[in-house]
Amino acid sequence: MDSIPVKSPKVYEIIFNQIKESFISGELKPGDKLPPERELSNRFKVSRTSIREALRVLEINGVIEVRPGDGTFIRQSEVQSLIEQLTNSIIKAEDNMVYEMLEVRRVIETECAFLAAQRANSLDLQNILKALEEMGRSEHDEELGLRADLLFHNSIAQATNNSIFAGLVHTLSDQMKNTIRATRRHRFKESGHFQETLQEHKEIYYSIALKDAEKAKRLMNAHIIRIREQMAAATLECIGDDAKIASYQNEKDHHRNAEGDK
Amino acid sequence: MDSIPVKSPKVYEIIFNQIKESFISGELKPGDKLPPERELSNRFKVSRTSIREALRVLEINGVIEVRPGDGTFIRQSEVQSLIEQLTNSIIKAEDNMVYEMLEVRRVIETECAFLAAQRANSLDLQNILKALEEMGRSEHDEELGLRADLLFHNSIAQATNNSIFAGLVHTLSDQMKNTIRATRRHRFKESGHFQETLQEHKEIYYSIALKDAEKAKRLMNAHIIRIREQMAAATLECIGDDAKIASYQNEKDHHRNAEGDK
DNA sequence: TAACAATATTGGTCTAACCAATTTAAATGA
DNA sequence: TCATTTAAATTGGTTAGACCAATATTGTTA
Repeated sequence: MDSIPVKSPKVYEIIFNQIKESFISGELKPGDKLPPERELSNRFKVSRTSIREALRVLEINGVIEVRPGDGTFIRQSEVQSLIEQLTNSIIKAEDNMVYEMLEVRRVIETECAFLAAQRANSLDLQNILKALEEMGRSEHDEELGLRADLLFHNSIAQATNNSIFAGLVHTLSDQMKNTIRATRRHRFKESGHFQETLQEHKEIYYSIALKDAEKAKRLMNAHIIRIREQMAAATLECIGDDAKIASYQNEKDHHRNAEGDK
Repeated sequence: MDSIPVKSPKVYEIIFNQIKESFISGELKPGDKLPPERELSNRFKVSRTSIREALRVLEINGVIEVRPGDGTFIRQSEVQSLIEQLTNSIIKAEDNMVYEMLEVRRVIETECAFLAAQRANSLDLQNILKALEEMGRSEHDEELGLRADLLFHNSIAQATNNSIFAGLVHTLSDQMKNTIRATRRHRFKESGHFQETLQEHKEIYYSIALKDAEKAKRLMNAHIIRIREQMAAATLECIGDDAKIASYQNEKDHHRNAEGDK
């Protein structure tokens, strides 16, 4: 049987976090001199090697400055930015990719909706409708709902009669499967949101079926923007750390601009 | 007297660079297994300690992944593998899909221009300008002109600071290289068209530099539509067969709609 | 007091072990 | 013969102790 894939934290990670804590708690301020490596080694009861590896992480991220023969010092700079460095260092920046993917999805799928409204034949419409029906039956089946959701978007892409769009949407949505699942789960915890989302999809379908390309485009755009907001909300709920929230806010600022689709 | 503050590079920094070099030179590819620490230690004639500190830097930068008891591996970034998958979606579309590809390009690059106008930093702008300058020097060098053209579009995609867009544009433009070459050749046969095209690119650059996102978007959209028209014209000239002309007309009808980007 | 020299402190590097996780190869049994 | 189990080899993780080089501190001297 597969055991739990809990990877034992390395010593340097532990030390890194310890030092991080003393910084966030205000015990260490910019300009302060850290204890010598040998003393840290004694204090934490680990080898100097491990201490040094932890310091290396801090150094690379610009949190500390090492002066040979003198000592190790907390860098003089904004406390806020240092906290950001600390939070971003171990937590890899891969989170960012989800936002990038959504940005790409928004552009592509918005156009897909536009083209689908112009080009969809009856079979295409039938496929979209089928996905919609399945979605309607999925209120109490998470996996079915996810499948139907993906199918809905893929059917629209298929309806553009542009196989490249279809391929791109398929790859992107498949790649985001886990994110979408998490977001849906979070959103559907509140009753009513399921019907609300279903209605959103229905309206996209109607505008495509009625060949109102502009409307389909607008609705799809709004739909994906909403997904991003839900995703952000879901992310927020999972973290209580102020620093992380601050860092997320920056993320949001950075990505907010793309919404203008006048 | 104060001597020059040249801080002697630390060993781990040197090793870090060495490994980075062999990665950039293609000697090390994603997924490759690095030699064991002890062997690296021998090969570079430094202690294992220093090797480990260098590996630590690579690790927190997300370049490598260490698996205890197994080895150290070049990490395949999620973004990279996603782009590879997306590339597959595009490559699968064979030669005769130039119109479909152009349709995708129009959507993506239009958005790239929009985002680039909002996010480009001075280095990004510098890169775009460099491509533009090269383009200006390429009136009598077909291949140089083609390279500069591709570079121009890729630089803009890079300026979005969205690596997925960058990857997509790179793949798309690379895939269409031959088509673009043929189109340029056809168009530049008539004198004046070279300067005209150059001017077109310049205006896109200006609007990005001036952060006029809406204008950049509009110009890029028009630019790619024009490329399609030129492509169609070039195709027409190469065929005398009425049937093919008729079939092209159908193509055109089929694809004309997407132009509305109001 | 100012300049210099000796000393102590501190980070940088090295060697040589041993531990723990993992893979690989050999041995074993059905 | 094939699958399973076991033992050995490989590899990263960690420790201890030593020495070097750069810097700071202290003490001495002119």
